[in-house]
Amino acid sequence: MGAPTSTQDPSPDPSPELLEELSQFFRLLSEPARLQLLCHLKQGPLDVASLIEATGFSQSHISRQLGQLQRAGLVSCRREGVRMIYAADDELVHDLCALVQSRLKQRLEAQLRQLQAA
Amino acid sequence: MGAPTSTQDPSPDPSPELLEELSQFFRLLSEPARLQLLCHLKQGPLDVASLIEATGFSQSHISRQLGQLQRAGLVSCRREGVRMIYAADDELVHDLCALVQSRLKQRLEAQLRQLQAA
DNA sequence: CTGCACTATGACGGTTTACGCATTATGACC
DNA sequence: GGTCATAATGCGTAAACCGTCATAGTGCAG
Repeated sequence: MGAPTSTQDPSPDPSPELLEELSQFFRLLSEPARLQLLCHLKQGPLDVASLIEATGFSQSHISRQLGQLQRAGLVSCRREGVRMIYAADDELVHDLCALVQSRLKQRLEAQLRQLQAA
Repeated sequence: MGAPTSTQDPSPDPSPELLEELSQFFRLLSEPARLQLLCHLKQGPLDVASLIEATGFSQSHISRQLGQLQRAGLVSCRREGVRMIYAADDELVHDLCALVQSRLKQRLEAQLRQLQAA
């Protein structure tokens, strides 16, 4: 029969697999601890001990979160003696946060105006 | 001991509240069901019955997810007789998904090249 | 007012996930 | 080899969340 995608298909029921991958990615960013780690790493590579000091979380927790971020390709690590130095590998997270942050700000301003109008 | 770094602080320990809000926003997008609803609504306003038909989810489930999206300002609803018509209110989600999708694609291509090289 | 169609909400079980404690693995130094 | 520092992994607990069933709210027709 005809071609599967006709002349134009704006959004023909997005594939469940893509939705699954997108949601998994967003889920990574849905935890303040992971965002915090990414923020600290954005300023430069750090070892786990420094991240413990910076965040106050337990060592095992940080190691786990870093593992998740690494599997997703958001951070990379290299050995340096006995230490593991982690580094943020992707600018994407920063951009995403900036976009969302500007939107949050925009919404608050709208609410403020609504209060002033009343 | 002077200034910890230089005269400017690019990211001085982001506030926990901001991290919390950002993570809550990303959490909204961390569920395939909600992304799916947003995708359907992006093509045009729909009532709940149509979303049930389109997604196959239960009525209560859809109503809950729409409630969450509405509280976050991602969708709005208006009455039309006995029906509630929901509409996607924000282009941001589409942009975010596009960014993440292009990154996923990029990663897959890199993996493919690595396999071909071996 | 009564019944009917559509949607929102309370209550509940099942699953996932965060987070810390204890243990183990890995590399540097004696 | 032994010991210490650093990081990763099992295990357990507690909380959060998804998804469904049953129920309550809301507007329209007769």
